[in-house]
Amino acid sequence: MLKLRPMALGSNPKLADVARAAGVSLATASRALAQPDLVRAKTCERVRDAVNMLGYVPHGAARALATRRSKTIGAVFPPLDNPIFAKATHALSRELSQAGYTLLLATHDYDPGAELLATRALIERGVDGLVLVGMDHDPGLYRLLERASLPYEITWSLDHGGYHHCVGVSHRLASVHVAQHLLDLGHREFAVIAGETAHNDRARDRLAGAREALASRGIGLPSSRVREAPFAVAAGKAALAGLLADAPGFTAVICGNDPLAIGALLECRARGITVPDQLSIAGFDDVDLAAELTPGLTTVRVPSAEIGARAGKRLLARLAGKRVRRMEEIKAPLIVRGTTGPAPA
Amino acid sequence: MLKLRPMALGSNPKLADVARAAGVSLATASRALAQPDLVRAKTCERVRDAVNMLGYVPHGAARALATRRSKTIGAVFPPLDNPIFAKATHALSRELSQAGYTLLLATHDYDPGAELLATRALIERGVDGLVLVGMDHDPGLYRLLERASLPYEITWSLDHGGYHHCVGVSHRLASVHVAQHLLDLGHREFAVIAGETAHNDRARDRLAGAREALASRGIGLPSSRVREAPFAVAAGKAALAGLLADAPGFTAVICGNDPLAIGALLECRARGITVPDQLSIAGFDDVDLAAELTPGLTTVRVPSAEIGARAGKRLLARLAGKRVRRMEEIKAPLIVRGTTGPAPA
DNA sequence: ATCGCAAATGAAAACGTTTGCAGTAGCTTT
DNA sequence: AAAGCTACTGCAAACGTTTTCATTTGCGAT
Repeated sequence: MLKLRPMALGSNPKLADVARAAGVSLATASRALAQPDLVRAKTCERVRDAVNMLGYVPHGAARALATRRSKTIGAVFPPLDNPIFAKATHALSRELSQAGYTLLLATHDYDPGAELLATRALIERGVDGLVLVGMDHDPGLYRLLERASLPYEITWSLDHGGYHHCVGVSHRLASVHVAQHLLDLGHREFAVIAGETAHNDRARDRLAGAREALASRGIGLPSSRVREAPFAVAAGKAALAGLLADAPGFTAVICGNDPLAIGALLECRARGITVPDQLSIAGFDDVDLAAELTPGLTTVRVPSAEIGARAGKRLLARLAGKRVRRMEEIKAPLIVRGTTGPAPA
Repeated sequence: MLKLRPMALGSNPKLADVARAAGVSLATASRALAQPDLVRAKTCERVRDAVNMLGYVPHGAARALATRRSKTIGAVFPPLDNPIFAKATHALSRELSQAGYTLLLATHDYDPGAELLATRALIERGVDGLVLVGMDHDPGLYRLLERASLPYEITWSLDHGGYHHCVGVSHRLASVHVAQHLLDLGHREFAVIAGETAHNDRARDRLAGAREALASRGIGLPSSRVREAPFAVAAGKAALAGLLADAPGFTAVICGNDPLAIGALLECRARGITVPDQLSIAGFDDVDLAAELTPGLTTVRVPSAEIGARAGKRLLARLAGKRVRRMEEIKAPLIVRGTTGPAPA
């Protein structure tokens, strides 16, 4: 007995090595690990001992090849610097790992071409399902999904066409509520700092909702009073500065998301503009910080962690063969805090 | 010719189908895609046409099985709600996808047991390399890595033992600089809001650095003046409130990270304590928001995106057979802004 | 034309699992 | 103690690639 370790030194032990060590066949070893109720308890234990002794780690690719399941879910997300996506990713990852799945993540800086490529890469990696953000995608992406006949979930947005599985909120409606709240406070002169609307249906819907609510009370929104800004506090500051310079006279600013609103708020503070006495500011998303500021930021609560978790649950349910509602709408309530107040006289 | 599509309807086309459609052998089809210079240009094109026509997508698991490479890198990260990790993840993902690699992400809420499990799951999925955060891990994790003989990179922390490959900053040293800066401003009564130090070597090093710098000038830090708080703005607010209640009299607060510092700052604002006149506050990390506040937050710049990107580059280089320095230290300079000032008389 | 060589192709053996089917134990029952 | 049944176990064939090695093809030089 010169060789204590039967397998090559460099390579990892495989199931065959485990089987040999346990004195059973390959098939039995496999079953002992995957379906222990099919194999005698004693045998089972021998196999488990062998596994521990050899430090055997299953070879996922081989398993995936044989079972045609990778136990992996792909997610294609915008940059995670946006805390809402970070939260959703975390919640999703959590949900999946509880069920023995792992998250394969791709991020893409809002570029549809890159998104398509990333999605392709995920599909090649053999993901069992996909989580996407929003409805705005390269048409090739939908074709790809179709061909691969992969289950997927659209998050954040709702597909009122009823075709895609989705879990999200009505950005338009929530935005209407924001505008109405400000109208009810007596505001008549508005400005909007929107997120970038290209390739982003959420940003477009939010802008559209605000426009619509104002229009329905006969209030227009000149283009000089609307600015698009990339998602970031700094951009919010700059946008407000620009609005004040080019088209002053508004008493309320509706922002496309919280970081923009926080930027606007900080710009006001830096300039000595009092909020909400001289200017009301509303955000969207309800990031953690929104509640901590003084005054607290009036905003719309979009439960991003819940969206991530629900998307995970739904996908897992579908993979388990259960049926789920095609569309799951999550309520996004208006949270009134201190940054909105009556219009100045 | 009744059947136009030779493969089963439900299943995806495989390389064999492509080969048949192109009228070449399996081997040639494989080469045409992977090493086009080995096959005649005309043949190559026929294969590519067949690929497009059939919508062929390679089966990653099969490829991984054959090549023993998955083109996938695993990352085991704490929650991404912390923007520093979100940034690093994004930068890492970017770096990898440029090289045709994909990121397999696991997150773990600072629980070493969960971290170990997650890492195992990643290894089973066949990652070619791993990115870890910090040095504090279950010993089983290091054993696992050893056995799998997987290349990995430790991020954020530095292994002065010279054993692990790592890219990070000296938290201790940077923290010393923070304390010295405050000492130089004349402060003598300090409080510290530290991150949770259990399972977190960065938080420990930062606390130790502050302690050490104060001690070297003969200043003690009673335990009533030290509080640990989970990473979050709200926890920072609460911690400062607690310190003010239990052990008032300090003129400077050193915080374990920026969110805690921002929380402390907001608590001051809510209580009418002026910063820095009555109280100086310093953070750590330099998150985006730190520069946007007024006054700006004095903090230490830890380039998290760069850490993520460097970790990716290093791992890719090693996978390509190149040698890299075992330890890569990134400078973490003190950024003095408005929240620190002379000690009140 | 023929030869020779390089370049292009093909056949078949991996890669490490799972799983249907067939066979062999081990019990229970008489 | 034999029979019958069930509960386990083993053999071998997938799964879809890549890659080695042998073979064929194409082409320029003789």
